[in-house]
Amino acid sequence: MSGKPTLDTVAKAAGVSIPTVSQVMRGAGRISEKTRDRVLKAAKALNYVPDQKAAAMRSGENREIGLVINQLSNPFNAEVISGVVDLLEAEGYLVSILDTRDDAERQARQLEAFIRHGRGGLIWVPALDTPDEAFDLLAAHKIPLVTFLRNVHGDFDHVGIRNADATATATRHLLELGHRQTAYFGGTEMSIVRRDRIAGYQRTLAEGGISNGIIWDSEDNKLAGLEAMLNLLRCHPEVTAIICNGDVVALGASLALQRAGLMPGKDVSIIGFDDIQDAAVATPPLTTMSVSPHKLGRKLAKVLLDRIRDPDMPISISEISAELIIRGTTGEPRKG
Amino acid sequence: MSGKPTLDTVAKAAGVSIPTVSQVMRGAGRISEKTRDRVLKAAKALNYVPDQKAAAMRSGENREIGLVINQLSNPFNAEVISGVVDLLEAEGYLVSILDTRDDAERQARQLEAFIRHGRGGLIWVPALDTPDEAFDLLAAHKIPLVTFLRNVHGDFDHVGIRNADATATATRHLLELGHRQTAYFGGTEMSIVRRDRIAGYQRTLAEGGISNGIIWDSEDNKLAGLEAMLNLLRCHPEVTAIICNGDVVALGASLALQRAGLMPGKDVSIIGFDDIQDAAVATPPLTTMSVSPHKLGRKLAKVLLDRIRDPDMPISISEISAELIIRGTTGEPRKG
DNA sequence: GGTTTTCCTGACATCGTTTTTCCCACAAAT
DNA sequence: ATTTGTGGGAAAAACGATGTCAGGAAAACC
Repeated sequence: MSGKPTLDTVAKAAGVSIPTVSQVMRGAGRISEKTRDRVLKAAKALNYVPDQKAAAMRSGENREIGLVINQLSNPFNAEVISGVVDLLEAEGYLVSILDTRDDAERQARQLEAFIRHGRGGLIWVPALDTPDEAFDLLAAHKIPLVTFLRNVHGDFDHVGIRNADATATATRHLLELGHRQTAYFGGTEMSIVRRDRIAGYQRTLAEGGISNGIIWDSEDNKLAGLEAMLNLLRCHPEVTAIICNGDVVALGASLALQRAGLMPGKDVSIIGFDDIQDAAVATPPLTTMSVSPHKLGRKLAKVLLDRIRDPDMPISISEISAELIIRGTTGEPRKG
Repeated sequence: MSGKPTLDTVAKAAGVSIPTVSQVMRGAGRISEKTRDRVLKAAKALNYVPDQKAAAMRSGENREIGLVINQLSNPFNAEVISGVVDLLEAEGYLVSILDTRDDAERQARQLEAFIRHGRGGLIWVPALDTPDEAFDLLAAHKIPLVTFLRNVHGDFDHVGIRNADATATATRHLLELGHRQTAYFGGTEMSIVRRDRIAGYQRTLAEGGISNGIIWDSEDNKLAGLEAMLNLLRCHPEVTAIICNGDVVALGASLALQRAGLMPGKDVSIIGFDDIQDAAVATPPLTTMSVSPHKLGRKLAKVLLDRIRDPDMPISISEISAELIIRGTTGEPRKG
C-alpha cells in the first residue's frame, strides 16, 4: 500500500530472506522449486519490479546504452537507429537516443549527464568541433564507446562509410559519361566525412586529368540545397554535373534545376549520397551512393557489444562500402 | 588511479569531510568560500562526477525523463522533440528518446524497462493497440505522464491537436472552392487522431449537404502514398480533392498525380497536415494544416514539469489549433 | 569576558540491490 | 557413531550518495 514494493516487502510476504528473493528474480544461485514458486507468486501479487538503479549501483553493470547523434531529423540516421535498437534490445539493453543537433556545447552537457548516470555504453556521432576533452572524459570513465560516421579521434572503435572510395566511384561514373565540369555540392564545415568525400572526388578528377573541381557549400536541408543550387547555376553555368554530400541536398538541387527550367540528368547530372527513401520516389529518381543503414546499425551494435564484453580488445575500425545506384539524374553532359 | 573517484576520494584529497563535499557539489548548506574552492579544485583534479544513480536512490528524485514516440523517422516528430528537449534540458533534465515504431509489444518492453530504471517522467505517444494495462502499470507506479497526440485514455495530462476542427477548416476550404467529390486520404488504423480528423471532415461535408465522402487508406510514407493515390485515381476518377492524414502521404499523392499526367491544384486539389519543411519546397508547394511543432514541444515540457512539481494537480488537456496554409495544391475543381 | 554566529567534523542511518560468507540440516560415506 | 559432503538458505557487508544530529573550534558581536 505505502511506497513501492522492494525485495524486503516480497521477502516478508513469502517468508524468506532478501537474498533468496534476489536470487529467484535473477534466476541465479541454488533455490528449491518450492520456495521459488512461493517467491514468484508473492512478487506477482505485490506487483514487484526490481529497481535497476540500485542493482546497477551494487553490481556496477548498467544495461542502458546511449546513442548520441548529430541530427535526429535526418531520415538516414533514423534508419540506422532502428538497426541498432533492434539488436541491442534483443540482448536486453535499453537504448536511449540523444540529439546534439551538432552543437558541441549541448553535446558536452549531454555527455556529462550521460556519465553521471553511469550508462553502460555509447554509440556516438561526435558533433562538429567536438573538443578533445570530450573524448578524454569518456576514456577516463572507461565507457565502452563506438564512434559512428565521424572517425575524428582514432583511439576508439569505429563504424563508418568508405567515403573516399564512394565519391571516387561516383566521380568515375560522371567522367565515364563524359562530364568535365563538375562540382562537389553540399555541407558547410570541413567534417572528416566531407573532407574524405571531397578527397575521393578530387583524386579521381586528377586521375582523369581534370583540375577544376568546384566545392559548393550548402546547409544540410532541402530548402538550403535548393537555394545553393540556384546560386551555383548563376555563378558557374558551365557545370554539367554535381556530386552531393547527401540525398537531402541533392533533392533540393534537383528541385532547383527544375525550377530553373533545366532537366536533372539531361542538362545537369546529380549524384546523391545515402539512398534515403525519397531518393527512389523523387522525379526524376535520384542516382545516389547507397549504404544499407540497417546494416550499419547492426554492425554498430555488434561492435559495441564486443567492446562491452571485452574492454581490452584491440580497437576495431569497420568501414562499409557504398554502392552506386544509377537512376534518373545522371546522363551524358549536354552539348555546347 | 583505481576505480572511479567518489565523495570519499574527493573528501580525503581536499582534507574535508564527506558531507562537506556533498554540500559543495550540490551548492547546498553553508560552506565558506575557502573550503568550497578547495573542494571544487580537488573534484576537478580528480575528474570527479557525482553518481546520479546513488543520488537518485537516496533522494528518490530522478531527473531523467523519457520520450516514447511512435515514429522517429517522421520529421514532424523530430521537430516536436527538439522543442521538448530544449525546455527540459534547460531545467536540468536528461531527455532520452525511445521509438516504438507503433509496435505495442516493443512498447511494452520499453515501458517496463522504463519503470525498472525508475525514470522521473514520461512523454508518450501511445502505440496503436496499446492495451489498458500499459496505462495501469504507469499509473500504479505513479509516473508523471503526459500523453501526446493520441488521447486514448483520458485520465492523464494530454497535449494534442484540435484535429476535428483542423479537418473541418480544410474541408470548408475545399467546399468554398466548389469541390463536391472529395476523399480523406491516408492512415490505415482507426487511431484516435485519424478518427477525429475524419469526423471533422465528415461533419463539415454533411453541413455542406454532401454525403459521399470517401475514406482511402495508405501507410504513412511517401512511396505508399504514391501508390495509394494511383489506386484512388483508378477506382474513383470522379474525386477532385483530397484531405490528407499527413504531409508525407500528401506529397506522395502529389507525385502520383504528376506521374499520371495530372496537375495538383488544377486537376485534383490536395491538403496536407503537419506543414513539414518539404511541404513548402515541393512542386507545387503543398497546401496544408500547420501546427507549430516547436510550440507543441514546449507545451508538452511545461505540462510535464507542472505534473512533476505537483502530482495532485487536476488533469490538464491542451489542444492546439492548426492553421490552414494555402499554397499551390488547392484550387477550383476541374470542369466536367 | 561572555555570548552568539559561522563553519565544519564524525558518526550514524538510509535508499534497494548484489555478493560473499557462513551456517544448518540432512544424507551419504566411513 | 563420526566424518564428510552438499543443497538450501540466512546474515551481513558492501555500492555511493543524502540527510540528520550532536558537538566543537574559531571568529564575531556586545
